[in-house]
Amino acid sequence: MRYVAPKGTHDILPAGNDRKDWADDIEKWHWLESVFQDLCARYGYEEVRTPTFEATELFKRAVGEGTDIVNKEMYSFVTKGGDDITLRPEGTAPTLRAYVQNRVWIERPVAKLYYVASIFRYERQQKGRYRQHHQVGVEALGAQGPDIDAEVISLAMAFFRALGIPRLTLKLNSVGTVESRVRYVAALREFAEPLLPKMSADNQRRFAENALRMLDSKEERDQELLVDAPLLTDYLDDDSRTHFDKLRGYLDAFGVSYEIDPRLVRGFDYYTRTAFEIQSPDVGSQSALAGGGRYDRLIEDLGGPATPGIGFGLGIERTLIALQTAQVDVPSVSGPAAFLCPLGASARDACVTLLAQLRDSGVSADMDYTGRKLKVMLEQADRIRARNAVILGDSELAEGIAQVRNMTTKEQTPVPLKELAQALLM
RNA sequence: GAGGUUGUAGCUCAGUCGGUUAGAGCGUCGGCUUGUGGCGCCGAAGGUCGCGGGUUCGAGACCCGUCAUCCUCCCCA
Repeated sequence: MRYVAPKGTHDILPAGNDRKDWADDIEKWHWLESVFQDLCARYGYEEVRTPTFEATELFKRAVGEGTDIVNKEMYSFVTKGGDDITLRPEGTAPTLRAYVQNRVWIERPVAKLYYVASIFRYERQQKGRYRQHHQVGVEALGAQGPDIDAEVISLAMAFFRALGIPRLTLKLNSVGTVESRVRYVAALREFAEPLLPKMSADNQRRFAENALRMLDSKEERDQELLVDAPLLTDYLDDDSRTHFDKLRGYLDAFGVSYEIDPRLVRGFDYYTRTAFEIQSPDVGSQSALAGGGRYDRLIEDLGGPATPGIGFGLGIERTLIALQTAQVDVPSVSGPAAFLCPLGASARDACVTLLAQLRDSGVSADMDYTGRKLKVMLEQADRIRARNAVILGDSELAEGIAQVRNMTTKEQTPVPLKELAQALLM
């Protein structure tokens, strides 16, 4: 094959019976996105669309210089004009940049925004992890109470529920304020330093780069060594603790179940207080379907007024894989109201005009352009899930009628051409 | 970025010890006499065996490289 989609990217195509990858059917994407859009409307979130690329500096500043995303996963390039540009590796920073630039807070003291966007990360791909993937996400800006945290989290859970995804775990943690986290990291490092020689190479690296990540090492020995490590929870400031407790109270009241995970650490530097992740066992080794948290300093860091915020990003590909694994039925899309089946050249001419008239009248319609036999045209009508086949031959033409065949009931009735649009709209 | 797996028709796969012209099912197309679908029967098309090199009288098979894929890490959605 001469040209193939670049590594870690994939095509999404019209639905087909033998599509190699279930998740690459456009029908499934339309369905998932419409469920998300409806839900956002119900919760009062409005869509934003931002550029696919931004100034590299924006992501360095927002995501953090110490993170893997910034250090090794960004698609960055210098333009002909000399600008340093990066394809967005996450959805929050561009949304907040747009919020600050356009002074959205003036008309919306609490701005509740959502997006659907492609995300780019230069990584070794595997199932559920791609170099270009897609996320839906929301950001609620300008509200600092735990009630909005509960709303954002329950929106994500409601989305998965609406899709019918089973076996989900909501992991919840509070990472406190920036100040309390600094105190905690110092304590953690103090605890871990003497144990360092016994720890894995990965954890020795983490100790230097991002000590928090030592906590979720997959090495059993690392975990044993850290059993008695200080807990982030014990270093929370009073306000953060109250915030967390109230959030838990709201989730309990909503009937949203969750697990407290004091070791949940997420990959961006900007999180404060609430951090959460929604996990599924059905996507291979990629368990996170969605992740998010609160970022009370970020808008200020990006040059805006001191404004609290919380949001999440949710992976579309991973969600589709989880749907496939769980064998969830995706509602099938209905085809056109009519598929015209002309028999003979003069009928074909008549159908071309008829088709245009039907469409002008608001009837979704298509026709056979191949001049094949009726049997084959009916098979085609069936394949595209047309609700009716409209059969037009010389005898019908002479009488000014068409045979309208209901593809489900197989009932066939003659209808005058003038009344056809009317009949098909019902 | 590290280690490993697998690449044969549009899809899922078979292909023996290295041996003639590479197969099946599904799908597609055509037919089973005039203009009636989902089933059935008959038939056809469709393959640079991922790509490049090597070994050999002979390679889909063995070796090397490369690309893609999936898996385990790293990390993340």
